Amino acid sequence: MTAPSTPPHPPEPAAHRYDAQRAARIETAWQDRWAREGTFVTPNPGEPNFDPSKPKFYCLDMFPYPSGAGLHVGHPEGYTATDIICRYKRMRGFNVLHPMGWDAFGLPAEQYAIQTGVHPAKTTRQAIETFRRQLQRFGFSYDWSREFATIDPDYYKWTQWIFLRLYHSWYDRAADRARPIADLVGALERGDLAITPSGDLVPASHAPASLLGEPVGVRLWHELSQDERRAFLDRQRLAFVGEQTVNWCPRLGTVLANEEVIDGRSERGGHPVHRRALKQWMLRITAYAERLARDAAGLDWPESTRTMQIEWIGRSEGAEIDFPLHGRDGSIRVYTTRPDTIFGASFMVVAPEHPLVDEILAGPGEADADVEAIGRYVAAARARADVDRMADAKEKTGVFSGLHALNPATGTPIPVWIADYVLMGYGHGAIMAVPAHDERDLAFAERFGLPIRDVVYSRTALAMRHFALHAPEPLRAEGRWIVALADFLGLVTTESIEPPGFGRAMATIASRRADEPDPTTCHIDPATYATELPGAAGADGTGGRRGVTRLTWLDAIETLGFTSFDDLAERFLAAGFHRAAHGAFEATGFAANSSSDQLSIDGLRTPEAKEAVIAWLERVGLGRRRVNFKLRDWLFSRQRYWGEPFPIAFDARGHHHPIDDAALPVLLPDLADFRPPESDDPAPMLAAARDWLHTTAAEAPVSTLPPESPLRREANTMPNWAGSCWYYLRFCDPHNSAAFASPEALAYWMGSTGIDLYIGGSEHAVLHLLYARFWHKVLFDLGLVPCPEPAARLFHQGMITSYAYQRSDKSLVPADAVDEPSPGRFVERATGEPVVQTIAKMSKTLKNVINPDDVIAEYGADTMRLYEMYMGPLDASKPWNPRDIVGCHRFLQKVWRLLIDEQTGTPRPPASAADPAVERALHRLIAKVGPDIERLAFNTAIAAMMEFIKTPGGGGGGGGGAGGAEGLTRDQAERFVLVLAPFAPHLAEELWSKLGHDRTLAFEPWPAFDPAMLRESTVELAVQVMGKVRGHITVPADADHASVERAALAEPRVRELIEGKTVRKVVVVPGKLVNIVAG
RNA sequence: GCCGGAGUGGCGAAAUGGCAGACGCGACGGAUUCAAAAUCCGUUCUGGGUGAAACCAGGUGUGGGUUCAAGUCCCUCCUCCGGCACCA
Repeated sequence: MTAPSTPPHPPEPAAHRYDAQRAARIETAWQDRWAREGTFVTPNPGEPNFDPSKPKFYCLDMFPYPSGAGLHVGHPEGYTATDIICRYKRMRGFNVLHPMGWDAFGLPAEQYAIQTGVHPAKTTRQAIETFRRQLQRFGFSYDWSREFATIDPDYYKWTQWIFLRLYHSWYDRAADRARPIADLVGALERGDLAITPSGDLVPASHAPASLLGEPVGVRLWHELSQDERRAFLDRQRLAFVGEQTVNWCPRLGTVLANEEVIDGRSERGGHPVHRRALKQWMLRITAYAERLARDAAGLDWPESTRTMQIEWIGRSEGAEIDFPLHGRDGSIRVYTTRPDTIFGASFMVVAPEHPLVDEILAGPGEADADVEAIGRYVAAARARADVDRMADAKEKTGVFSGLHALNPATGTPIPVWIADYVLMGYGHGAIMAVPAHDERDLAFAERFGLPIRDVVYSRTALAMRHFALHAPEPLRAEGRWIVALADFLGLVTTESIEPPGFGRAMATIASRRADEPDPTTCHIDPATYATELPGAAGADGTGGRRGVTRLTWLDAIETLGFTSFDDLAERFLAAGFHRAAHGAFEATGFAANSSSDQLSIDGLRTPEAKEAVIAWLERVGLGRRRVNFKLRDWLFSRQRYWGEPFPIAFDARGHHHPIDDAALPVLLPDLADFRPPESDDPAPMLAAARDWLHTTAAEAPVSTLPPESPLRREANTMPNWAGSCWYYLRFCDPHNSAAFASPEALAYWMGSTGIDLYIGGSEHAVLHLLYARFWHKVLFDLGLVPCPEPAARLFHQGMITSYAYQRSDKSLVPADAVDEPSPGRFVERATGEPVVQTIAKMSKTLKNVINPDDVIAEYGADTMRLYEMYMGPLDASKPWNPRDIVGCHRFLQKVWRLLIDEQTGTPRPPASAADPAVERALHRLIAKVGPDIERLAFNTAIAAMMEFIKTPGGGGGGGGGAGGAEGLTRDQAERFVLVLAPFAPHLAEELWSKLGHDRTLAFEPWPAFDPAMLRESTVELAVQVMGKVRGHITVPADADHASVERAALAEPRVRELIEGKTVRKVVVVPGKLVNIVAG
């Protein structure tokens, strides 16, 4: 430090420069002040300071799971976006609800506890502290007074309470909504409803006709025993106990997700995993399948997310059909979307898990069943997880069951096979196989030599068949038939002749002389006949010589490979066209080969054929129309410690009872050891808390039972999703102890459309967002929330990636071990070997993780916020480039220098008169930034601000160290600061205060702009000749079409180019350009 | 395999069918400075052309199409990213 010999330094030229240290001082000071003054504490309706005249804006971030690793640069991306919107909306006069909390139950904390023995509550609380500290350093305008975590007993009390609402509700199909189960009991007691033997509810007034024409055992409530009543009601509940097959790993003592099981062994440790059926709580989300799919279509959500949800729900329309077993009692029920192909069902396939398979294995065995082979196949198939079964789906496997079923349409016995390409989880775990019209069935049929029959043809194929079966003798002649067929197909397609007209068309062809050219010759679009006849030449569009129909069809016929007329006829007679031509025909068309003495659908189009088959099935009682969904009920039990306990206890007979509402929450018992015990039997973790587990009706309490009744608590816990399903509701009224939120708070903040803007990652596109919608709809049905959907507008921020470096052998080099000796060339420091720069997710192993704390230390929070928003479009994934941040920091420095004297730290003297150019630029800026914020286009808003600050003091070269504050008046400076405020709130507050204001700018009105100021008196237009810019003209902004045209044509360069040409057309686009078409 | 999304300078990117590359980074040149940092100014798609300009030609993954006009709309193919995967 001491250097007496050096000459004295001149005074530090910029004692008051905006740098990281100053940014840190400004930022923490303002954060303290906002906290101290409660600037962003938002009152609820009815509370002091609440202004009911303002509209509301509820803006929510997906709350984070606070991991021990702390905040990641991905987190603040979405949070900065919502913060900008919220600050903007406050300035636009909205009451803004902008809360933050913690999704804190979950596996990582539990696994950490297993390793270290530290209680998850402790590690989770520490992680929350870290997260809160890190978030607050960004200066986000959250109302921290509303903060909570899902692990707070005061919160999960209400999670349990909502679970009990599901438990106490049923889905009323007639009303198409959930209702309290007490209503159902009432209706049953009054005798309004009765119960069919299959457990369905029907109005007692009209007992339904039997499916099989036999009398039906519809029963009334009073005819049921206590146990029957209980069993019936339990089957109706939205929360019910069901049996699910799970992956149980005895060694780890836990259930594993499919993705954690690899080749029948656990991913962690490689221990054996068994498929075990387990009784668990399920939530009946399937009851809402229709509404969840329908309502998804109307939301302002990303198209991709809506599509994913709709496909996940997977609605399909079809029929449920019973195939009676041949030679024994019983039937196999299948679901099909193509009942019209029933005549082509030449075998059946049941899943290895199908109940019938157990019967076969248990029974004496059918005459031709190889029970041993079946046993082996089934055991092998069941051991494999669904994922693995699907992985090698190409090669079909299966085994004959020894049984036959009767195809109800043809009356023919067809074999029943067992194969794992049929899944128990969808439909009824059994299919009717129609190999001519389903690729999978075809592959299976070919593998095992099963019959394949066409029952649907495209119109062209049908015409071909008509020709094969009905062509008059002369047309069949060697040498003639191909041309005749080509002409016939040409005529049918070009004239769009429907099947009833085939006879007449044939007569037309037959009446021609053999050598006569085809009079229908005309253009044919290859795509048209490609869709009509897949597999034909030209189906890919290449062979379609535009032009001659006959040639086209000759090509097509040749590709199909018929060698003679007899060959053609034979293929159709054997109903084997599709297989020979191109594999399974899965499209719609016309039914064929589909007649019996009971039913004929030949010639019907697919939709009508479906209707006819369904009508017939319903008439004879062998099937019915059915809408099916891929969506399955939600498995809601976890054999974990760190989750919400269920408010349920079981009595000695195993019947479940709800804990009294008034006694909630059921607290999570303390455990000392979080290691799951090794066990062959799946056992939930909480069973280890023996004192807690065993209780009585008085203690639990369950007031519907005698007080001394012994009870065993439900020892499973709820899944991670439970807490995140409704947190947005609690934020409306987080400290309410009488309700999960007051109706008034919900009515105000949720309104009729819910959250106004919800931002979070697209990885939650299906599960969280679908589960939350489901809970919301249940609460809506029960009258507990005012709107049918949780969020009107949803947006997914993109992922922030980072650079990673690959050696030539593709192995990865940590980012901090790489040098860039020259631009674009990267070498590994240790070896000097060149490496390739790639873009990858941030991960510890790549050592390319950016820590927000470090970035803030280097540049300040305002700079980091600005950079994250400036990187690119919010929804795009984009790489973090440390080199680019400095641009945003310099921008803030320039803003500072524009208004503050760096020598003294005091405001620079403002311009005394407004420069009209600056004023116009400011209006343009205001006009751009507002709408850009509304559409979340922060990158372009920031670019506009950067552009603006170049205006004042620019032009005239007032540059140099002096900057150019003399270019801005006080009023202009203030308006600019307000525009900047949502993006860099700390700096803006500091400037605002230095400009002489003592109150926060958070509620200052957003500056207005005058549209008249956006208009220039003259505009420069580009002049194009034939679409190429050849010059520019300057015309009055309000110049009319004719004068603009005149000016353009008078432009010397234009005159030169159109010399000797005729001006055919002049296009004038006002304010943009003129295009002269000459030739 | 299927369904999404995306391919634009050296890099991040911008562009209601209307002058491609705004804005930022980097690079290069200059000013300031004893010097540096910082700051300020200028240049920066490619090729041709010029002392410098003007100007000319080409250019938004590929090939076609629609249009007075295409990064943008339509079709083909290629590549990358994300999701789903025998759903009867």
